[in-house]
Amino acid sequence: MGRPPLAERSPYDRDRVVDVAVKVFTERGYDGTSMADIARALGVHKSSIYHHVASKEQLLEEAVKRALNALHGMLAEPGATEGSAVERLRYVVGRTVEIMVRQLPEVTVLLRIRGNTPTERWAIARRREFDRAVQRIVAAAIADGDLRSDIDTALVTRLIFGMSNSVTEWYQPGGRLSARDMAGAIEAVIFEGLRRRT
Amino acid sequence: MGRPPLAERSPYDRDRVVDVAVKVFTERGYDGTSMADIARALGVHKSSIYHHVASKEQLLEEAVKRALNALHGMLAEPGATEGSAVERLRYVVGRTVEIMVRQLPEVTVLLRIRGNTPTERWAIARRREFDRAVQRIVAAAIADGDLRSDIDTALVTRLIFGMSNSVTEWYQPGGRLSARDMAGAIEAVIFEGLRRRT
DNA sequence: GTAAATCAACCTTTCGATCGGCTGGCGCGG
DNA sequence: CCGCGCCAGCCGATCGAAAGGTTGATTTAC
Repeated sequence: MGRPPLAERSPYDRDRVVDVAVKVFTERGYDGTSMADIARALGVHKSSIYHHVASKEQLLEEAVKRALNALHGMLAEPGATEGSAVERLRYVVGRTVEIMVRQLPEVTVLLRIRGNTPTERWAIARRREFDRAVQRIVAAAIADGDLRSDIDTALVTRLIFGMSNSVTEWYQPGGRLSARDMAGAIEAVIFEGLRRRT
Repeated sequence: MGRPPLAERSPYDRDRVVDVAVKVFTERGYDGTSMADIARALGVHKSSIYHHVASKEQLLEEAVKRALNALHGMLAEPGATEGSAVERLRYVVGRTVEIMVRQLPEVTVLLRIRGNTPTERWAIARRREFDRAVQRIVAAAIADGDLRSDIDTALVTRLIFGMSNSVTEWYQPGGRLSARDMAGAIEAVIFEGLRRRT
């Protein structure tokens, strides 16, 4: 009658609960996900989730913090702070794709939040900081004469992220494409374009 | 005591209700939007909405149909069916941006759908048809030797849409950028890339 | 015994949706 | 050109279901 021994059940800790919750968020959307959905995915009763986190919103908070920490941390790496602006930009784009692949669900959730709750608004604000930091690199690269100057800096930044962030909408972890392949392709298209060089 | 004369109230019809609902969907997300939210935006009681539509999901259906009709209709235009593959691709990209700007909220809602309801799954299926049609054009352009051949056809298509679809995430109708400016910039980056031509 | 992890039952609020009734403009018969 | 019935449009109250969350008991490991 008793439940199986603990060693076989491998009980959840907070991080593993968040792991599962984030994945469900990416499938159903945050607002479209109920605590019952998460409980089902965990194979656990709804109330058990509250032993690990205080609220549904806290699950979201943990998720976006993971993504934001990874992205902001990357901006502090030598490759993003040293060298010419174009080189830094190329590094940031490549590393962004790597981070998206490694932490796909977390970044996906981050990119989809709408600002309905305080946590979401905070995350959006921190995401804007990231965008602005990259925009400064873009501006420097244009000033250096390494990037075309006929398009607005902000627009260029948005197009770069538009392309690279789209990874979260179609990348499948088990697929043929490696993170390095994709990063290479994205860098190539962004900098060289699709037209065949003659 | 009586309500104001009808002429001053300009009563809603189904289309105008959908107009408002779609806009709220883009702000809060479909699942994050309650019928009460829509009613508030309409300045009308919640129950009054059901005089115009049968359900919340029908509001979504009307929205995505608008977007899908516009996009699929565009694929039938001469510019998308006649001429070389690269020319057709360029036309499709430019017109897609135009449609996104003209019907921003509808397309935004379409692009954010997660597949939680039958209507959403139907819309996703029709969107896939659109993607495949464009992918055929991309494949033809590569075969013609007009686009670089070192990147997978499907990946190229996704990157193109990744960049152009990102318009829905940052474009503001009142902004400085015209649809034509943006379409031009996006085409330029996609085909020529960001690197300064020497 | 104590703390971690879970369950089962229950709470309150909010959700989408329904119902019956009210009102004012319009079409139609006389 | 008058009057009256119809109906589009809306309101307020209400419904059952589902939402997020709480509580207290139970089991296992240490």
